[in-house]
Amino acid sequence: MKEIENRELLQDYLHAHQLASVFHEPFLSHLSLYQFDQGELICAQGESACHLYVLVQGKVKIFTTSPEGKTLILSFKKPLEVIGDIEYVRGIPYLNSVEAASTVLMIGIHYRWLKKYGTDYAPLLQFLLQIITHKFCVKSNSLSINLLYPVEVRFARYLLSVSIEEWNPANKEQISTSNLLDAANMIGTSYRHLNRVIQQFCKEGLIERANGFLLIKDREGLAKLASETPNE
Amino acid sequence: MKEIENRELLQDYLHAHQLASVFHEPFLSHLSLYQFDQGELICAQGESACHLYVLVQGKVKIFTTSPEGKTLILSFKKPLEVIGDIEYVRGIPYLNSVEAASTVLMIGIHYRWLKKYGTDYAPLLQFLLQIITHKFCVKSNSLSINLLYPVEVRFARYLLSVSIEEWNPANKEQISTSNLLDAANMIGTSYRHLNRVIQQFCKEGLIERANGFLLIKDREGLAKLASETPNE
DNA sequence: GATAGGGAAGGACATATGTCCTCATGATTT
DNA sequence: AAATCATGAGGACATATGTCCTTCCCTATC
Repeated sequence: MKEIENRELLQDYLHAHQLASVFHEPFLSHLSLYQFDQGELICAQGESACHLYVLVQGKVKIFTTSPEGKTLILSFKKPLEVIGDIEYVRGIPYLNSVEAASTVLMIGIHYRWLKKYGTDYAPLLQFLLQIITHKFCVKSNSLSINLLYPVEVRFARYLLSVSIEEWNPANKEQISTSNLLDAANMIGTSYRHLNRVIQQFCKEGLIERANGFLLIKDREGLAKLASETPNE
Repeated sequence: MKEIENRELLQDYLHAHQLASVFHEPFLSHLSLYQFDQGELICAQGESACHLYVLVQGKVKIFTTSPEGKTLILSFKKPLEVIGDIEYVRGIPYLNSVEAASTVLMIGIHYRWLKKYGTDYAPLLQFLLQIITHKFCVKSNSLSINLLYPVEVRFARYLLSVSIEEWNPANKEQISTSNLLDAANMIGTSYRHLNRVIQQFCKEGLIERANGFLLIKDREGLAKLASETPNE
């Protein structure tokens, strides 16, 4: 992590994400812009939390580790996203670990200033409510789906969501298989089983496997598999 | 549902749960006290939401129904609990269905008044933040556990939590089996499989089955099974 | 070019879980 | 009391998923 001392850039991000009203004047001098390199740990589950981070650039991976050491990836997040919001409200250690999945820029502020200038400041509270309820909805949905549907359906959903994210003219519909372990951890299954499902999808002509990539052949078919399940 | 026209009782509940500062003067005349009978539906998933309810007495069952008609019980809640909070913040239809699991008393208020008098009222916003972050933590925990642990562990946790709730001098450690289907839906498994696990627990001397009840024989053992998993 | 090492894919087997159906038991009706 | 019914428990089998290990291919190193 390193701090980027560039007030102007920080301001740009604040405005780009309509955060100017959320972080009003008293906060401004206590905001910092931080950069994290890919793979760097931003915060670790169980550590005491003292900074609220706003993800303004890049992608982060959120995961939890069980006492036995199993890793469960909860999500990948892109801007606008907030880290440490729930921990701030409840005054608890970090619930999950967060790692930079690309080079990442975050705006950070120490809880002490949030408390001092934000406890009664409605725009900040409303912002937190919006962010947190959104997180809740996503998680709630995710819980239901994971309990109600088999890996097959969950993976179809995963493929669709990832392929849209990674979509760009160059590598359209390609998904690197180097992240398959991530994918498995994300839908709560084993790497082995995920491979089985991939095999099955290939047989059914839904996807194709080619030197390190998954290629989506039949987006419709995948969508149908995942269909019953509303997004978000 | 019927309205209980008893301002005094309503005030009592407000104070009992330290809600006096949350629902300040402008709200008061718009608060109502409602009673729901056991089994009555309080709100239905997908319906448009317009009332915030505060559960002050009794127990409710929160569940979701998948498009195929599968039911997943998300939780049983006791006071103090709020229904419709997330829906209020996000302006969305009810995420889940809520049913009275006993005779239930709720304080209700129409969103219109919350908006009118509460959008900038910090104590209300802070209250919502506390309630919603708590919900989030519970759900987050529940998601991790369900993805990381087998039914056996989940059921052990369920037994412990329910037995504490239902605990009273008369029927200590007894759990009615009439709710086994509920229990199964709660931990996201089938009734059949739950029975298998019960059988196994019996063999291991953890619990005992007796005319319509489950009897916890070895609370320690159950706790050990569920141990790695932090509560809440 | 040969070899070792690493990672990805898949085989074999065990376990967990779901579905459907049968059976027993006790309550209810006739 | 006999017949019927509802309900809970459990058997049989199929499917989903996990674990461990092997195989194969690519690459780095000598």
